[in-house]
Amino acid sequence: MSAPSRPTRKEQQARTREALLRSAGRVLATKGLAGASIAEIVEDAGFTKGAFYANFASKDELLLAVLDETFDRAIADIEDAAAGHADIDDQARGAGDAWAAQVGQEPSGGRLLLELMVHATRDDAFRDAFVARRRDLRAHVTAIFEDRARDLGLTPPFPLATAARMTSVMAHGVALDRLVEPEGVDDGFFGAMLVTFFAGLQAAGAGDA
Amino acid sequence: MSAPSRPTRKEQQARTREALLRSAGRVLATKGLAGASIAEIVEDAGFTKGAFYANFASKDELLLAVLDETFDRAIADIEDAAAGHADIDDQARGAGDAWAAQVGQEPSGGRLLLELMVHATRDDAFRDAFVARRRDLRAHVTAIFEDRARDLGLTPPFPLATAARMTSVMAHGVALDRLVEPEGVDDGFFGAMLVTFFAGLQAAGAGDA
DNA sequence: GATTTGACATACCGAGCGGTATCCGAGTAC
DNA sequence: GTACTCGGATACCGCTCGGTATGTCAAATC
Repeated sequence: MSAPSRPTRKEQQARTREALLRSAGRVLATKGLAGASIAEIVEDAGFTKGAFYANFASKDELLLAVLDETFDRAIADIEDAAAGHADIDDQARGAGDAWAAQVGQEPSGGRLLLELMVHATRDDAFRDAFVARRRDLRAHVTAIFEDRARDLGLTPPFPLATAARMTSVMAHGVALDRLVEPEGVDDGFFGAMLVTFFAGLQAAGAGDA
Repeated sequence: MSAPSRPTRKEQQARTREALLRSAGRVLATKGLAGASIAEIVEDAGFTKGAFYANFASKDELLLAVLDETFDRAIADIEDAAAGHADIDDQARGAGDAWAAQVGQEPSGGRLLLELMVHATRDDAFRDAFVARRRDLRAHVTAIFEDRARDLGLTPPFPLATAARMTSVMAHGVALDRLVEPEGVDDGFFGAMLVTFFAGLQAAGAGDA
């Protein structure tokens, strides 16, 4: 038992902060960024505004903290998905399924990411933070693609960093579409999309040059 | 000159309504749906709240009107883009360029569509209207795809309605990405993406069955 | 065990929101 | 020309928002 029966003040505050962050993710995903009031977030967590402003300087700072948490999780997921499979089609389908699973069911998944993205569209400081995090994530994906291309001896028609961005674009598009019309996007949708895209990449890479 | 020197009251009101709709599109695209106040919209149009509520019952009704205008324009654009080219690659690139042009520069383009989409995610009545409009638009695209597939003798690995949804997903993803990080998505990006995707579709359709 | 600290609760603030009630004055009908 | 209609302007309402000032009480410090 590493946890003592009586938590110190620092430990207690850390728990409060985490609870607020969890509730923030939930409420932001449900009500949207503008619709999520601090009052509702703290109520969901079982605290009051005093607790919030003891842990965050402003709503903006909360959003940055949520952003960090979200991307840390996403990068971990990407690496897990990449490690699993050997065949490129399996990998694509696996990545698609993983994304669908993450984004699919609970509101916290794709909706939160979408809200953050939309906010990045309007707030410059937040945008910078968002873009930097995304660059990291994309670098991981690009490295995976380059490994695969080397294995297969392909010469793709455009840089694989571009291909990585395309898959990211597709992922976000799927997430958005699924939120608007969940019944129109079944479980294999994104996987099939990725498989088709990679087939096109292979065809172009094997065909010319 | 069909317009008389002295417009009737009905004509005058129609102009006011159109001006409000234009301003609504601008402000919604800039500030987002929750951030766009009616006060700001009417100010942009050079009117007051009295004029607004003489033309729209509520903010919700305004949003539905903006939705209608947006999709009417989008369907017209799709048909124009499809009519232009013969070769499938040219058509893909043309569609990509057209989308990039529509969505690219002015704020009104992709940002407004994104805001409407996000709102559809949360408001059920609006979602129904949005999804219905989208179904129409997708039916147009599906019909175009089926013509092409017949010409090329392809048997695609999944229904072309699904392929149409995939391209729509890509388009929305590109629009979203471009808003977040405009410098990362150059003019040919979406075209190249579509070309690759269609190449994959052709490879899968020619390869088996 | 008295004093200090600080995490959280409570009460409150000004600003801005969507929406309404009322007024005004020009276009319309007779 | 007079009476009426009605699109738009003005003033206002109740409410919620993000944020702050202050109170409170247990943990930390000595």
